[in-house]
Amino acid sequence: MNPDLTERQRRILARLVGEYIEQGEPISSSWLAEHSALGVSSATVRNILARLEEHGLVRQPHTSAGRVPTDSGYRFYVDGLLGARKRQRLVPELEARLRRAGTVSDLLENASQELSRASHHVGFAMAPASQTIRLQHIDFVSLDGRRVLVVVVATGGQINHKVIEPEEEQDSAALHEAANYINHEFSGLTLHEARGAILEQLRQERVVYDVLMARALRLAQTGLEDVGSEETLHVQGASLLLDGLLGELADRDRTLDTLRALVGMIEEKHRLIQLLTQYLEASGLTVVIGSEHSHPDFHAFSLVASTFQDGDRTGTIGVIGPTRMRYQRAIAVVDGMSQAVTKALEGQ
Amino acid sequence: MNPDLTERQRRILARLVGEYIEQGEPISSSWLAEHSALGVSSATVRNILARLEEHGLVRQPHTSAGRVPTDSGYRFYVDGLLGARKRQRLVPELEARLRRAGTVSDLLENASQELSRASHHVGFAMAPASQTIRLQHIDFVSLDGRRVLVVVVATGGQINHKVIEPEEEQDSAALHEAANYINHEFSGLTLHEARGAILEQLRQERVVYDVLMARALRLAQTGLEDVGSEETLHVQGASLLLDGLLGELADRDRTLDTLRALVGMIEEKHRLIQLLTQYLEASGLTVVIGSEHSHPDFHAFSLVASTFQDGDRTGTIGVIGPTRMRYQRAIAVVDGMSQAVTKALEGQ
DNA sequence: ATTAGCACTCTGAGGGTGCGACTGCTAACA
DNA sequence: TGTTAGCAGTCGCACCCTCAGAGTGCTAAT
Repeated sequence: MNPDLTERQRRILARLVGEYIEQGEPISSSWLAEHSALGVSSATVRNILARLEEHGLVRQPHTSAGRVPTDSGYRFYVDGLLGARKRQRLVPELEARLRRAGTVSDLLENASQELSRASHHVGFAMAPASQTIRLQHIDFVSLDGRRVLVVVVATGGQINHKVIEPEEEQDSAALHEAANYINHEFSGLTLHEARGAILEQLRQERVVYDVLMARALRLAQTGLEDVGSEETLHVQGASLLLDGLLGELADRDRTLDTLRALVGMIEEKHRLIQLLTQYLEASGLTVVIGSEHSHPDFHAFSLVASTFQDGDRTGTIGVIGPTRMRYQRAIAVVDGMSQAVTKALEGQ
Repeated sequence: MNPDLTERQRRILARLVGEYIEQGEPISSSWLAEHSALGVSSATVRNILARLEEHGLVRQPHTSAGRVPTDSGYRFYVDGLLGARKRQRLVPELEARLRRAGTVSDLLENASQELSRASHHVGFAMAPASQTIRLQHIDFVSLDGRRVLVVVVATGGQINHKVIEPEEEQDSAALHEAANYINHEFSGLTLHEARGAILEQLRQERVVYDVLMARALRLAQTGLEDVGSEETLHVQGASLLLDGLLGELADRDRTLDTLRALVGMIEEKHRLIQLLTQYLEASGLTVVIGSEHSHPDFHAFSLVASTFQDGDRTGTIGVIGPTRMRYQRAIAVVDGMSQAVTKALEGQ
């Protein structure tokens, strides 16, 4: 990306972005001349900055101000960071801490919490739906009236439950038997396979003669509908979003709107899930900066995400913060955490 | 409360508070003189306002501004509203809608959603811990290694699950038998009673000879620890809190801090639960206004809450918004909803 | 007790000024 | 040809002043 920059231009840009991220104020040519270790005067730096501005990498908030990175400028900076990523030393420690979690859900909750804490931004962790999640155990519990509670336990300690209302009334013993039958016949299959197999059996003629079996199959069919199709998303640190406001209170109208949109997204997780799913395909670490987002509500924010593996399932973890984010730190944290999560899941 | 006000003073105050809630701007003496239907001049109103100010019911943001209610002023207004509460007509409709929910958890989720939508503030619904929640069904599922997933179904479709790691390894069949035994012996008891009974049995001598039973009891003991002690809280509409900001952007330093505190609370629900539990004792509808809150973070917000009954359990629903809130509407919504929730739960 | 009238206070918008921060450009220089 | 010192120019911002408008408190008359 942007290979048509001289070495000197690169160095000035990197220094500018790095410093702006720290200070949050426009960087002047004289400051860069003093601190860039290039031994050139501010006038020279001004020339360089003019070129960078032509390339759309930096801009001036107003005529007599220093330069500020554009989203493209951040992109350049981040690409530089991604190229020279460091060894992660804290992975084993993180992994050990994550390993204490009982279910996958607990583990991801911890991970998102840790991401938020370490990055000072919003941390999230998503265990995506998977065709390959397996049915481990099913249970039917009679509630009052005809209503039946279905509890589905899937691999990784993932639990779903829902209430169904079958045609006929079911007593406890019958439900128990039905669960036994289903567990015996279908556990170990993926949810997808199990649904298929159940439909298949229902179509066979034997069902007509075996009332018990028919009942079990129908319960299971209703009970397994939809289960496992929703991703689960853990989000932590939403209150930290407000800190971004303090800094950027200048153009508050736009910021406040996007902020509200973001808080809304965090509340209604399914919208956020939809958005994150886009980036799942990109393997490894992904950084999406401001206007690179397809959704306008995200133009004021950046996303640092990475995938993790749980057997053949792929999930996503990451961090959401303002475009003026400490990318270096965020990338290190997300990278380390994704490795730690993958390893912790291997052990389970 | 404040019975030492003349009728005229009351009417002026009520008009002032009502109008300020609508407009959000200080109310002048001349406006009140024109709209209070008392047939007095603005000078007279000014005298009255001076008295009200002595009582601490209204205040002036600055010398040449109109009056604004203080928290005490809101209190007076709200007490008036509470005295003359209206019949609720929409209860049956709400009730019917709530009844469609499967579990109690779903129902409360719907209720909090509806509260937020109708009041335009943050809506919440809390099913508190209870000594009287009953064990309906327990299940042990073997995960990899020694780890065992315990699923506890309690009355009202409330589900808890946790992973435990017993001393000895357990195979599937043994777990199954253990669950059967526990279900047979202890289901129907409250969680509290069940825990007691299990401890009692463990102390008896028979246990020494009956390995199966001992195992079952130990699993259940570990599995039931803590279960049902946490309240569950549903919160909806956090993004609406930001709207309060737009209006009160003036004293943004304080507001922003409290806002952050509030968003944090909504994220870390246990802190909010702690706070709400205080108000549980107050039977019926409770309104807590700004500085009446014991926690300073809440001084900028008001709470309208009411309890509902689920058999002998008591839960709380309500609304959180700025002190300048449409109390009339909020009270009606919360009142109606609490009745609807109680009725919907009776039907289950 | 009420009210008209008036002096007073305070806010907030509008406008002018000067300072400081940077830049872009130019001309001299290596 | 690239670099730099110097300088003029631009802009934001803090500051000051002013003035109209809004609303009050007080007083004297009814």
